[in-house]
Amino acid sequence: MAFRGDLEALILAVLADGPKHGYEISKQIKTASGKTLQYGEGQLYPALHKLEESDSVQAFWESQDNRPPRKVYALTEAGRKQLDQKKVEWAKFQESVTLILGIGPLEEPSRG
Amino acid sequence: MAFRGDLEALILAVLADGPKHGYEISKQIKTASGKTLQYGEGQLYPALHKLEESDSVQAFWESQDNRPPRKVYALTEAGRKQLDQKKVEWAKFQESVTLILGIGPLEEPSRG
DNA sequence: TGTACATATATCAAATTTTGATATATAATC
DNA sequence: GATTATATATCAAAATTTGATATATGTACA
Repeated sequence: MAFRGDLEALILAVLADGPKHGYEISKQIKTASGKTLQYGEGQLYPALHKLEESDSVQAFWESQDNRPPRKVYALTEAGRKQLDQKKVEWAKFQESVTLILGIGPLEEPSRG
Repeated sequence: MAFRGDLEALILAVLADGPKHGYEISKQIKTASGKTLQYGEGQLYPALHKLEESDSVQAFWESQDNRPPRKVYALTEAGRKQLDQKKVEWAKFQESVTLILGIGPLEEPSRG
């Protein structure tokens, strides 16, 4: 049990910077977070497929010479809206956890 | 898939304010977070038992007139240290997610 | 030559966690 | 009479996560 990020939200946020393929998305999350946030392929690819199925992202294959082909994902308009929603959720979540975890005595809801 | 808090950390934080019983802990998390953070009994009690087993909290029964007895939990010294550690984890996690989610273009880790 | 790591996507079984219901019991409220 | 609040606890079913496996090529190191 530990704090866990919303992988979908993180993917959408990374894609807001421009289209990217899965492996790159995962590297960027890992690098940008200083390895605090890391996801295995078993989590990354299903999450990507789910976002594709729900039309939050659009995917296309890109072939390369002497390297495996890449599946590049681009944010859709629906994905952009979903990202906005996720940001609101994160703000609320962050505020709540910080309140409970961060600061000393809590207000008491009619104890007795 | 959504953002998920570390219930152990939240319990320890609430107990830093003083000993409390399970039902009260859960109410306090719910109330303090404006219902953003909510945990069912199926999560709360196992988490409490696990913390008790690992000596992060100490528990004792408190009987009441005309009401079910309460199991009151108090933070131990080990629990206090664990809470400090959890706070560090939270700070890192929060920073990382905010960086990726919150702000626009990310720095690129040697893309190509 | 062998080993390991980086690039790249994908699936799957096993382990873990979460959800939601059930059980038990009393008091107050509607 | 029904629901809600107080209070702890367990359990089956559902969902998710972990870690391995599969496939394929290039580069770096000893």
